[in-house]
Amino acid sequence: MATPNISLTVDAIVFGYEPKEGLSVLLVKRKYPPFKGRWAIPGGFVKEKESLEQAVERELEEETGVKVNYLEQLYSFGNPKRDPRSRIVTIAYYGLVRSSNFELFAATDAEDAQWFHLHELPKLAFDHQKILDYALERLQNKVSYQPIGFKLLNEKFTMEEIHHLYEVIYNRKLDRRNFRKKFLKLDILEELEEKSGGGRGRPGSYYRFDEKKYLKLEKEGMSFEV
Amino acid sequence: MATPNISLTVDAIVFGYEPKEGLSVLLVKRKYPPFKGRWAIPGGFVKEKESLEQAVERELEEETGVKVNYLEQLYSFGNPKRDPRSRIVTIAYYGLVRSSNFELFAATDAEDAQWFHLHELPKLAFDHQKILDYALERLQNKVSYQPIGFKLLNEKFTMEEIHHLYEVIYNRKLDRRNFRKKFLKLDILEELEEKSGGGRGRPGSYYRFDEKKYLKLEKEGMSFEV
DNA sequence: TATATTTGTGTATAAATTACGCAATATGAA
DNA sequence: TTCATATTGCGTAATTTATACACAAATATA
Repeated sequence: MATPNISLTVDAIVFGYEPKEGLSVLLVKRKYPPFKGRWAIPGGFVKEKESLEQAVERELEEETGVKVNYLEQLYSFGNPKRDPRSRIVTIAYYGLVRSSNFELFAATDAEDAQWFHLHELPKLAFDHQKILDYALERLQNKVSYQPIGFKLLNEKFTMEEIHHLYEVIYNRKLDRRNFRKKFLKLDILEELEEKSGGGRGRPGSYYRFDEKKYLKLEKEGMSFEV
Repeated sequence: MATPNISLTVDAIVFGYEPKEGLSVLLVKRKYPPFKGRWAIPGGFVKEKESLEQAVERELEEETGVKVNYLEQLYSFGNPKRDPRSRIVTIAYYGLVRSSNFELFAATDAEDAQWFHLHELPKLAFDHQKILDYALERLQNKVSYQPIGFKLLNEKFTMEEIHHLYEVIYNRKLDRRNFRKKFLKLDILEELEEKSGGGRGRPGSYYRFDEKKYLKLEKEGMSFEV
């Protein structure tokens, strides 16, 4: 037998976050059958000379204009019947984008690519709902032992923002005071002079994730746990 | 552009365990270039109509005669230069086999497929060492929050056996008495009448993993943690 | 029968988690 | 200005979990 006729694609679940909106997911509307008109997660065929990550970033750029701030391989889906046309195996990734990059869709019509609230999703094409479920589960696990939550926030953020982010990701309440203590004890945040003015009560400090310090502590065997 | 010429393979790191030997890995000797004569992890091309898991099990059967007791997708490796011939993306799995299935190589010459002690490995072909490192890391993490360790043991096992298994996987000492208490408190082991005779000191009970009970407790929100 | 060896049980101490009280600092309305 | 309200920041008691280790029970062997 010659090499079997199997095609390889990459797909990406891209998560975005806004304090008021919660978690959102980036979707594209399909222009051609199968599933024409349905919403799907962005992705496409891998080119022969590009890496898998390059393929994901290229497809995201082409289809949505979004640049991710974090990208991680999720799982490969290879059920022979997952695409009604032919055998297509997809390597799924998930990505995170900053609030500030949230709005831009330079490359396409707003019609074709859109953010959806995580809990108000349309019916998706192919096995994309399954991939999304898998991605959310991974995100929930991963933020608990790797400091990737920051990738969904701006460079500067308040305790309230990151606390709320974790509540939204876990989908449950976390005691504000204990969360704060636990997070600060990790000793990977740099407290800034600036305070969050404008709000109702007492202003809180802005913080920045100190990646260098984190990497140093990680090497020394410290473990991030939230 | 037509569909790019990318081939898809599956590869599998297969772990075995024996109390005296510790962890072992199943390797095959390559018959053709590149890397002719080198040891490699078993694997091969995915057929058009088979699932990825079927492909892994078929290749394992063909190349080594081994049937795994547990199989889990690990990661997909797609660096464009990982194979010197052409673009080959591989979806790597890892598998676990019972001690009792450990010895059989029905399908091939003993020359072609062999178990190697984890810490006495030959130099491997392609990026297979990287895949192996990844698999070991995954195994170490996974046994701590999913009851898959049993898949490396016989149906019946003593406390000493599973304790030693965890020490070998983690590569560090664990207090025997605390390990026992923690494990029994999970309430997923069935204690059998039979005792382990023949040894030196006081005989210990045999246990069996009660999968039904585990699945029930898991549904109720219990979490396995060792 | 004595000794060595291994299993099984218990317990004291330390560390981490959880629940929650309250002062400090701001806004906005009376 | 003063008071009510909102939010941050700090602390502490109670509970749970983890760790270290003592010792009795059961067996093989010298």
